[in-house]
Amino acid sequence: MQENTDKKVIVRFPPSPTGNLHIGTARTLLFNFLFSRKHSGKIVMRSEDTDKERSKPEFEENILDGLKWLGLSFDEFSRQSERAEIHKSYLKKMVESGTAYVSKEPSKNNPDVEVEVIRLKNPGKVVTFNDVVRGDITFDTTELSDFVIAKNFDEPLYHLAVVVDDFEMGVTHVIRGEDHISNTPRQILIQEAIGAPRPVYAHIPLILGADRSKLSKRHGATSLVEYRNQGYLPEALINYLALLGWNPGTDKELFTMDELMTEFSLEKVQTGGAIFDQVKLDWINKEHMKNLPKETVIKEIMARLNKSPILAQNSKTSDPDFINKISNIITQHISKWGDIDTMVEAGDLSFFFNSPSYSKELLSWKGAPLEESEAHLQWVADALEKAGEDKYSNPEEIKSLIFDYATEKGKGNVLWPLRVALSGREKSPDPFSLIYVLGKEEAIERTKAAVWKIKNA
RNA sequence: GGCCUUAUCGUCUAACGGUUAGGACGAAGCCUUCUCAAGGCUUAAAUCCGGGUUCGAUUCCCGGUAAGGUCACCA
Repeated sequence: MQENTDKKVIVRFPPSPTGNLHIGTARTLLFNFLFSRKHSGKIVMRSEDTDKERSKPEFEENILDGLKWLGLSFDEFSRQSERAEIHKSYLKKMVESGTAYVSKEPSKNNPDVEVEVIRLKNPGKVVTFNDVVRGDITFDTTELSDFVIAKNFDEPLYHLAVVVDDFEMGVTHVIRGEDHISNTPRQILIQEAIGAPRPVYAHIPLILGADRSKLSKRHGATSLVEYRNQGYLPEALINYLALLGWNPGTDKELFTMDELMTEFSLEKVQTGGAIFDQVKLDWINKEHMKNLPKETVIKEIMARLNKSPILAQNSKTSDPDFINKISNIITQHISKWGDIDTMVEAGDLSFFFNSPSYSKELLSWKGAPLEESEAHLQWVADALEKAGEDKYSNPEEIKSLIFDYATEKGKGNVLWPLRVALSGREKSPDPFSLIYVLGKEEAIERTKAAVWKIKNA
């Protein structure tokens, strides 16, 4: 169970550019990142694009973008496809030394065609390797038989390319998903064939969907970009992903990247798979949002509001002072930026930007006669008229203007119709906050409009 | 099916072989409150089953069971 700290730690980021950055891949890379940074090691990023059919430059770009967004930096970059000459030289050496051989056989894809593939000469032995998170794991490799390691000298397959590259790059720790456990004995066989040392292995548990199977598209969002588009914070995603399969051994759950880098250790990595729980992610995201500087919050809210076809025309959405006034109200109601879209679509923010429309019956508190509401609203309108501009500098001041009256007449009797007059909705922020946000003029106008509505409509 | 791995509240998890089995999310209830949210408090909720070893097993061993992974000329 050594972590091998006597020589420089080198880990790798080996994503395959055959799809957008998967949330599970991101978590594996995060563990590599944390382990490496903790031990002042090096990270080699290697785009594993040996599958010419499925690898696409746009996927590689997506992966790189995602890593950058998450803050998972690396020290070297390479593409496996550009190392074909190196793989070829190893294949040649193996064939020459007899640890591999060229085999003529019918093509798997097209049985009518005969092709040459390169197979490993399997010595057929029992292999035991130590896994940092699971202990010793033993396989009988005879059942693997002489498996194919390359289509030909110019087209190496995954296992060969990985082993050669890890060796050439001096990788000391292979930290990867549990789904690679059964690949490990093959790779050890190749290592032994080329005389490469065995790295330290750590197989981390898989991220599962709600049905406990490997997280896949049918479980919902699996690409990092989807979470990014939903408005999750990268630091929150990092925090949540770190906790999926790892824990610090304390009750602490909220972490910054710096804290994770110092506290992470492979010994605390879990053995069992963990279900991805978006509800908990939401909570962590909300917690991280609380730490955001005000300017960032304003900027994010403005961006979301301006993207909405419903509000984009409204000049208030680009007014930083106005957005500042409503930012606290909004952040209380959301756990990620994308929730703003939902609120806009549900009309939960419309009253900030446009005069409300509502039926006058809503102005009645618990069935009280509308005439009562009218009287209270008239009183408030007068009080608001009389108050100086300085009273509108914060909700508390406004509250002090109205609260005694409301207490005397019954808070619901006064505050409910007032709030409806201002928002037009059954549910909304409190009337004092609304008046503060709307400003003196608009607040009075809406209150009077409600009075007029009761009288005339 | 073969091989490999795993198993504590619904979920993420803690617990030198000795704890009233702890925390967090979520849920429920209460408080606050004109409504919603936020906030505060409280409650419910778990050691897969069966054998051993031991004075004593969540913990160690064995066997079941269940779940997952993997069995490519993909990675």
